[in-house]
Amino acid sequence: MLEPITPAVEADAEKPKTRRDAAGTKARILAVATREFASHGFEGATTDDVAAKARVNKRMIYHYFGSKEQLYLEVLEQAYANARGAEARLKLDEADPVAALTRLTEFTFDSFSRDRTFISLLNTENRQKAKVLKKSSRVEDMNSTIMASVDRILQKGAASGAFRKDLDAFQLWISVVGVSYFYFSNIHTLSVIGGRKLDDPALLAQRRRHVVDFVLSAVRP
Amino acid sequence: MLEPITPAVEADAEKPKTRRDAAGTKARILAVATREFASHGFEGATTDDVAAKARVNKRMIYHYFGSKEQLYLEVLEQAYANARGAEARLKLDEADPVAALTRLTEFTFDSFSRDRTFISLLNTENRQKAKVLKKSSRVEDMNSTIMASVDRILQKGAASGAFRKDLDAFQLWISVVGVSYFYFSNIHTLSVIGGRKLDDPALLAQRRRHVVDFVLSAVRP
DNA sequence: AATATAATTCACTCATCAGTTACTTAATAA
DNA sequence: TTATTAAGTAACTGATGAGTGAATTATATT
Repeated sequence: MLEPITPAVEADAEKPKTRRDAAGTKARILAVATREFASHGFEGATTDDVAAKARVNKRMIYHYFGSKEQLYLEVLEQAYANARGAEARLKLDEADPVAALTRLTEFTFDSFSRDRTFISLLNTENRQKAKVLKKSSRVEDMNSTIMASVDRILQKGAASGAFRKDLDAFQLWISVVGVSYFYFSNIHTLSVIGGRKLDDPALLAQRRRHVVDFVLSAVRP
Repeated sequence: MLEPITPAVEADAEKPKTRRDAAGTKARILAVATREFASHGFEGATTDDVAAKARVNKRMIYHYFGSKEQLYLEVLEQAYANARGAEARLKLDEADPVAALTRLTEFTFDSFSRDRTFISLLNTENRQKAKVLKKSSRVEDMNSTIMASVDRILQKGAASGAFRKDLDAFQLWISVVGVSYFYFSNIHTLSVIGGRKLDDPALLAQRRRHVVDFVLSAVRP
């Protein structure tokens, strides 16, 4: 029990034990922190766990981010930046209004379906009344782009007679997101209450069809 | 500084200092715990705070509930029971299908508008993959009533020609709840991003109109 | 009045957690 | 080569948090 451990295997091909990699370390912390904050919320996530899972000394978190709250803010900013980036790649302006609205609705559904991390972070942030997001300088104009797109789609649709004319872009956008968001945000409790697994592929496909159909039906004149 | 405190005022009309009130104590703990879990999440809420704010010795929490998790489960069960109770009082079967669906949609919106506690609890529970709700024995059939109501509304509407005939009750119900839920669940982040306070009475009224209009438009044939 | 039971209090433990002090070592530039 | 800077480590602190042991006291029952 008390014999010294013989360093048999570890002695081979020893590169400098600790290669330094500032960017990599910071990125790894951020990636792990995103998972941890999403899974456990701000209060439930611990810097000790983040450090361990990122295979990094805890001190590094404070070296690169200063505090748990600042780390959380950067996680949130990155999540928003990702979402905005994906939206920007959507090219909603080229298609005809019905196709564009369809594409936006499907895109929203598919994004949430693929990864619920952003939903979890948003829920945590809203529980805290967005007190951290309010401190962000990078998040000001994050909505204007998509909002403007929706507005243009609605105008084209109203002009061509494809859509009714009294639609508000902001209200519609919230509804488009909402019908997908609620399904995925509450997928676990809904599954328990409803007695069926809502992440079953067949049910997901049914929901996707319903969501698109629901939105398109609502906007027709 | 070190003189004994003179018990001047407190000496008058002294009823037995600690009146015992099992039901009251338990109810107070539950009420405070509901607020605390909603505000801070399961991990963020503390039994010390619950005890202090309920003006109760911490030991009482363990006396009546056994553990923090069990307390949280009872909070959740009570919240579900309340929601179900309110739904049951709705009497959706008497009105004509359009009126009934309108009433359900408005009721859902108004419930969330009045109090977002239930939303917060649901979000916390979903972050934990409903692991606590799964342990509940009281929650099994909680959905069947409202689900059956929606189904009957849809059948009447389809028969009378007021609604399209291919609607699924479960999918529709999720959409009806979703368009209100997302607005209130994310009211703080949406307010920051959108640059306007979504809990402003004028905006609330606008949202309410939109939601009802959106749902009714979606179901017409 | 004596007894049993349940409500309540006090003082404690042990673990964990955010953040820090003080150091070591690799990479880089002079 | 050496000095400087930045990356990384180890070991700690002080606070707080969930949960408990053991007593005390109010109330109901006999």
